Amino acid sequence: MAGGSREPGRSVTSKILAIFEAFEAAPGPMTLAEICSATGLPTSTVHRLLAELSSSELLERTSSGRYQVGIRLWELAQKAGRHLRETARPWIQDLAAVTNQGVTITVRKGRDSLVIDRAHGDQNLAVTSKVGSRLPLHASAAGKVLLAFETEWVRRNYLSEPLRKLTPVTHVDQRELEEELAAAAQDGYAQSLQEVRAGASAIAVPVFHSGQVASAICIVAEASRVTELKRYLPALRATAAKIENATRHLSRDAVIGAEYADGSLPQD
Amino acid sequence: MAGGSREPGRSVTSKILAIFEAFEAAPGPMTLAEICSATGLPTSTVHRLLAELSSSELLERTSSGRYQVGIRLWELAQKAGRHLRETARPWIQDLAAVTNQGVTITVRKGRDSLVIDRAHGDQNLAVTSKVGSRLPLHASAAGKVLLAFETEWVRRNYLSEPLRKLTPVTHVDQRELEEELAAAAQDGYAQSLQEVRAGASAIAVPVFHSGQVASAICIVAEASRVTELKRYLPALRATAAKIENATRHLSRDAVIGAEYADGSLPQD
DNA sequence: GCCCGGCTTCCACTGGGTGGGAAGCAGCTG
DNA sequence: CAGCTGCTTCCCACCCAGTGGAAGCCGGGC
Repeated sequence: MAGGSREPGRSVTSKILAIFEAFEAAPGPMTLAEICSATGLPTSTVHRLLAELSSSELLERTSSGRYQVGIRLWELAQKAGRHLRETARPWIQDLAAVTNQGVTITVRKGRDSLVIDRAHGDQNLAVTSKVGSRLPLHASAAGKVLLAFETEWVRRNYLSEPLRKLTPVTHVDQRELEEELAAAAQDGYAQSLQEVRAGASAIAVPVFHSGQVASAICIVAEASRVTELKRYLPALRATAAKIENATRHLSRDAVIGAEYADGSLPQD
Repeated sequence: MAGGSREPGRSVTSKILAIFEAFEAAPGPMTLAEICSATGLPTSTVHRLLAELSSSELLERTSSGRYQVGIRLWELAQKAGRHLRETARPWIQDLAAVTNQGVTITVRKGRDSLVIDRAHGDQNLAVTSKVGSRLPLHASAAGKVLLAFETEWVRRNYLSEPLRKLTPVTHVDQRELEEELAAAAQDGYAQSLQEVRAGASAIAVPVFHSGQVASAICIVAEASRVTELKRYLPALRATAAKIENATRHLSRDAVIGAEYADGSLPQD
């Protein structure tokens, strides 16, 4: 029988989530055994859940019998954040074409900035973060902008915890960052000179909605000097204004993640 | 007590899926009561599941207390089909910029074509299908291509069932379509002249991977004459070749949906 | 204030979920 | 090619997580 040593308190929902999170961390398709060890769930349980998820196409099986995230899940998820993404996309693409650089649009999600779309200039894809990737707020240009224009206590809260050094030049000193963010709020832009990845620098400006920062748009380039990045400011600002204008008619909830509603900063 | 009249045989997984599918059909955020009537599940059950899904951010609550699909679900789903989407994107965008028309890339999913990415030319977004939208294979240009280059029995199977007329000019006669698809296979492209939406026409070519159709790329324009659409053929073909080349190193499972693996055509 | 519709909480019951084990299977290896 | 090994699939008795009816709660309209 089963119950004897089973750890109680894990809902089915949490198990399903654990499985999907296992896929998020994995580099490619996974075998049953790999999923088991990643989630810590017993084989037969995982097997049954995988079979159920596969039958509804939330997962797919590769020809070798491994499992991978299914396109059906992608379909269901398309609704999330669609308004902002689709409204902003044309402007992002224009900006990428005009500047011939990589452009991203990001939102704040807890203590990270989350890339929700990007466009390329020519072929310089390598430096631009992928869609869906997360970066700590203090390292990326977009993150700094999102933080700089947040409410005082969100910013305080964020800076009070230890900050990770992604590269040798990532700013992690609290006092220094406070000043940098104050300057960013003043000037209306922030930059990150190789603070995320060596060789990649970026400049970002905020996009507002109903009086709050909703997102940030960011140009990523291989340039290493501020003066070069600053050239892009007028184009960036013009694009931000266009996006603000295009999203004005959208509801606040469609543009600003629901977590923002009460100003909370949930920890992961 | 509970069990008395409860309908057995519904797993938790199926209930969660039902909830997400309710969101897919809805135009915007939903209230608890709306989700209940959409799914047919009892209020308290839905309430508990929603609370659980919201706590893991798979769903979000709007400021008015309604529920909507959360960005976390979108994040988890980003992995699905990422390789094809991200590899193809630059070429799609270039094609859109060069032709100044809307461009989509689609894959076959059961009896539908599914738009997995798009790019715009100038501002003509209205005519191009949204990312994530499905269209029957016989109506869209991309669908015709996907069908024309499929194996004989998949095509037969598809044509044997009744076909829906999306507009007055949608081709639905089996014999006629068979000939049209044969011609498409011969010529290497297919078109749809206002067969999906009045005023929108399109031309599409296949993208192959390991000897099979993997996807189709499609130019959507307001043009209504074939000759105009045909102008885009060289550019389309060049783009398809570039994508084929860029995806060559990818595994078959990353490019072709797993359902293709055994050639099956699952019904919804 | 009172009513009404929808949201939230409560709680006893029970069947879907569970997971150890055993049988199947594919891919090596000597 | 038999024997082995690691993974997947199937089985089934047990029992707790999930269930859902009903009762409380909250807010907004009249």
